[in-house]
Amino acid sequence: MSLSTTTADNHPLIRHLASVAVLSEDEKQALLTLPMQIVELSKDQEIVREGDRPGRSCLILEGVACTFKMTGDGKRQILAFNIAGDVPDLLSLHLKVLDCSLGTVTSCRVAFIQHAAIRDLCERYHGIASALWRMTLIDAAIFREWMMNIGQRSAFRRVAHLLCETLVRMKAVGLARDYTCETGLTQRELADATGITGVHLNRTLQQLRSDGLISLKGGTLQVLNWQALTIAGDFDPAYLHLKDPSLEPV
Amino acid sequence: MSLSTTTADNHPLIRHLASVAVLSEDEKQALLTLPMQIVELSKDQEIVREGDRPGRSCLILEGVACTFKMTGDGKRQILAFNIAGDVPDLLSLHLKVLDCSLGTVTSCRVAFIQHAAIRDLCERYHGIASALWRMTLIDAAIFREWMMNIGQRSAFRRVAHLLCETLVRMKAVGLARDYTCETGLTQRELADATGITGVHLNRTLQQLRSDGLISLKGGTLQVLNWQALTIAGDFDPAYLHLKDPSLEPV
DNA sequence: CGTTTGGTTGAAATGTGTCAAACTTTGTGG
DNA sequence: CCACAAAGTTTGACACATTTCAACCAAACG
Repeated sequence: MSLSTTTADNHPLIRHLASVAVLSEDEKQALLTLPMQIVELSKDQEIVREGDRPGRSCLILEGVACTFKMTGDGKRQILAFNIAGDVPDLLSLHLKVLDCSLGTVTSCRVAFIQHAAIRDLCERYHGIASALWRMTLIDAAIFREWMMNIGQRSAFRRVAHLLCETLVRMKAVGLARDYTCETGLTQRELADATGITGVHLNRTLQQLRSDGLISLKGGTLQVLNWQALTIAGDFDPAYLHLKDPSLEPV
Repeated sequence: MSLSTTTADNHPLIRHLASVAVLSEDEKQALLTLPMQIVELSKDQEIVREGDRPGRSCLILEGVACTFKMTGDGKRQILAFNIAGDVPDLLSLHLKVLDCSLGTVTSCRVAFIQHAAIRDLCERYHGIASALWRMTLIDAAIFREWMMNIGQRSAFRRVAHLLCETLVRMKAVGLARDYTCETGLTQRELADATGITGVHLNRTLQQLRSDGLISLKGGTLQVLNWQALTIAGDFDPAYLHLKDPSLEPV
């Protein structure tokens, strides 16, 4: 019963795919045979950069990464936080040159998978192709929700919404217990993801804390009042398209 | 030589797909055989709504539509403008319940295509499946760029960026001549797409006009100084992943 | 321990939002 | 084809959320 046994059900990718689609046992076993190069990365490392033409994709096994873009005058917009089971640059399978960058937020264990291997698997297992499709489309759905978040909601609601989403997504892959999860995010990163200033994010967090909604210290998020937080954040998890909504808190 | 002859090269969908991927003659012909129900819609009509579970997708043939979401307190974020050749809800092929709505901006001619017909075509023509994939991924790339636009750029740059994108996309499907295109967009819609207020958008447009960058009247956009506009908007068309960059103005 | 990184605070500046009215254009029925 | 209504645009004055700048503090770290 070693800690490192890789059975289908504790493999991050399988866990993630299973949370958004149905996979047969065959397909799960096939996924386990994917050849991958495992790499340990420290925090704040670039994995791929806008403009690259990678021949492989990156699966996050452990830790938190983020997808981001920089404006011409050096401001960073974080487009997504990527957690265990995510393949943030799966799109490079069809779009040769990347239009955004990917980097670690915390130290990470990642697996690089050659495009050829993914293509091969997709041809042999239609269900896997379909699940990967779904995963990509859900990523896009999350982009849309973030756009609305950033474009239309106040800083207070924006931050509340992001925290709701983070908890639900981490819970869906088994990274949250009760209402607590280790996000590893700094205030700077939360700010760049919500499109507000670091200073203002700090003040917004203080309000969330003093309203008794959350506790957040050293990257560890604890939601103290889930229902109130969802209301504050105007949060409805439908856009996450989870197969089993009971994975959500409450 | 009737106006309504539908040969492969003036069909909006084929034109769009051909602008982002390579299609064989066979594949173009196959696309022409897709059974579709053509419908004329007046402006400001809802096509599908968030929460729907459609069994078909909607191809825009003529006119402008938009994808959008509403916040809990009734504010609208426009997520994308959809022009001839777009299939904004293609995602419903894999994601049963829609997480955003689709409506017309101007009067439109649209074609509804049953999911079964699309699936069938994709199985028989791998290149079509691949082109549709690419189209969807490019839509997501545009979402990402919009996120950065809304989250990190000033109102002035945001609007300039959106106008640049609009011109390039319309040009790519043959809807712009020189530096002019019929967008049919009102100021309200530009405002909801950039996440600023209608009043402020109006003032921003005035600045763009007085700087000699654009002329915009009754939905008709004319770019007077393309290079200056791209600089103002921090615009780099790489994210549009056009097959043939020479389609861009300049 | 000193150094770095991340978090917190205050005061002042400002870009954008709000509200309300006027103006202009477009569309339409008489 | 006029006249009216509706839709869209423009203006002004003011409010306010968020940014900016700069300093300080606390925790993590080698």
